[in-house]
Amino acid sequence: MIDKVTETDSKLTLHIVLQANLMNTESNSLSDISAVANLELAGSAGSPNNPTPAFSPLYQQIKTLILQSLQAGEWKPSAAIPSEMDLAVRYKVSQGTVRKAIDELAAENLLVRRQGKGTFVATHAEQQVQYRFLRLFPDSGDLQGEGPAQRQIIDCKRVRASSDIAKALAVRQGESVLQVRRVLSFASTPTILEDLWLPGAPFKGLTAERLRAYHGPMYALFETEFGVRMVRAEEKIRAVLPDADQCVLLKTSARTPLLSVERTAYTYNDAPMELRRGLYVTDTHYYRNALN
Amino acid sequence: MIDKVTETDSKLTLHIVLQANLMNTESNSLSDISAVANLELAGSAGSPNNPTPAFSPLYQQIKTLILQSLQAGEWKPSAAIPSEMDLAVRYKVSQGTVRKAIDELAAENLLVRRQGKGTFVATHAEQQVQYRFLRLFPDSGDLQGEGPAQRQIIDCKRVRASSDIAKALAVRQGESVLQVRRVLSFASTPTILEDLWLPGAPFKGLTAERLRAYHGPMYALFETEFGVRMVRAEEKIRAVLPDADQCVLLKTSARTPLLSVERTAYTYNDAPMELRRGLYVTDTHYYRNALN
DNA sequence: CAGTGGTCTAGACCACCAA
DNA sequence: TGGTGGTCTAGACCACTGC
Repeated sequence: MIDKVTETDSKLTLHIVLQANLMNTESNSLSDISAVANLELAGSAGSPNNPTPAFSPLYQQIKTLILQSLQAGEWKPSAAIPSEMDLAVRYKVSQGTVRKAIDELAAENLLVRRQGKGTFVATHAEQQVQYRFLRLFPDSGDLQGEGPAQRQIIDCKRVRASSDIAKALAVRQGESVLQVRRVLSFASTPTILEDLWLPGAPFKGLTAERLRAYHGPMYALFETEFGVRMVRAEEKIRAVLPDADQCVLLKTSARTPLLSVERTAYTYNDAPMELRRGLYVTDTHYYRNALN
Repeated sequence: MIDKVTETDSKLTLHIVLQANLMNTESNSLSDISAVANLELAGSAGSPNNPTPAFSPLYQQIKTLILQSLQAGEWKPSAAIPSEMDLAVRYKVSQGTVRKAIDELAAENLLVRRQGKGTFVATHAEQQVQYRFLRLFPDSGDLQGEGPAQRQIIDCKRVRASSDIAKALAVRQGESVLQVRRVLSFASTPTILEDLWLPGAPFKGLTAERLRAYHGPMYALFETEFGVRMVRAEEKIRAVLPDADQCVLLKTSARTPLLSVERTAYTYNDAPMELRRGLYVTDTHYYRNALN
């Protein structure tokens, strides 16, 4: 009765367990199911060529299932997911197990819990801080904006991926990608110059006009218009000097050192969906980082 | 019987609850205590002049108590704290409540859980990565060290705190502070120049000789020799050009932009204990940051 | 083998929110 | 008032470690 699952899915051990739970509609004493399932899992079940069967607790499996629903778009950004009780019934586990799965997803900023209201799919729009991934702050005060940033789209064109761009975006070299250049200004002072590259397929139809027309974070546009959710990112930071073009756009001198911030942003499953090279003017702003 | 506590402590509601628990040595049915306590807490107890009684769940109170024991040195760095069961008995709560308190402390890197062994006080020594707060990595590969860093203590002297140093360390201006300058080299290439300031009182007796004699992270020395544990830090990053002295020490040109990393490190209770100004050479290394 | 942290459950009650 | 997430408990069993 579980043939279909074990045949089509690579993570068979996990799904065997869950299917076992799902099959047992009412017959057994439910409290014993998970114990049996874990034995199966740690023991002989699963692929015999794997020396470490990679024991995975139930809540991790639930987490994976929720993640799949998120990725498949079953629940849209900013919408509420089913309540813990509903999910517990659906997955045939206790509420506490669902809770632990959701706890981890909330810690990873994929879900947002709101007491009394429900659990919601995180989004880059409607966020308290305008730019979730931007770490640049003004020297005076910790307000993210001295007023909102002024955005200026310089360019948006299709180009063929160079080898490093292709590698960063996990596409083939020479494949068509989108290249965008923009400037962010604070208090009318150009402060950030960004070049960014996006894989062509998911962002088909993106133009400078649409970028200019949209008000709000660019990642919010990616979510709502293209269904691409940036989930996490990594940045590599260096100190550099600008070239001639960059000087003009940032209205700065060629001898002013700038922060080079190269960001790779990922969607679900660690799939890279954006490469962004930023130049930050750091005479009136600084890059803030918290170490724990 | 709880007068002493309510008089001397500002967070009275919290301690009333805990005292109530601690007083109840054996008499009542223990399972009802916490429920009662929470009613007291959310209801009329506590300070009447506080409009929002600041409801604090039990596990947060336990967390605070554990934190106090850590701060008081009841459990030394790298030593094991009592088991969850022992703590549950001690605080008269369930194991699950202690567990949740420890979970949060582990998430903040104050404790480290090791299955089958126990829960241990986190330390800067004996860590997998040599430097817990250092975010600089070589371009090639993700090995933190191309071999370990070579450390060179340039200077260690007492100075009077300037206004900005005093402010950062929360001491009075003109008060005596320690100033250290050192260079870190990777593969014989000077890469990091650091100036750091420490409050005089906690670090009385620190000399260049002791710094040179100690092998291992400086924060580990602070822990073992001075009982000061750095718990978290914040960094402000800019791009700058070096001055003449810095050029010499880093063997770089005055036109090479460098990363300026100003770090404030905190011990318990958000008390600042170190100000560190670093200059990073970023032609063969980069500063890495993860955004979630 | 005993002791530790890790998982899972079931049930109770609380705080918060919206209708 | 009902539904949601948040807290707390008690008890069972599992995985890991070291004697």
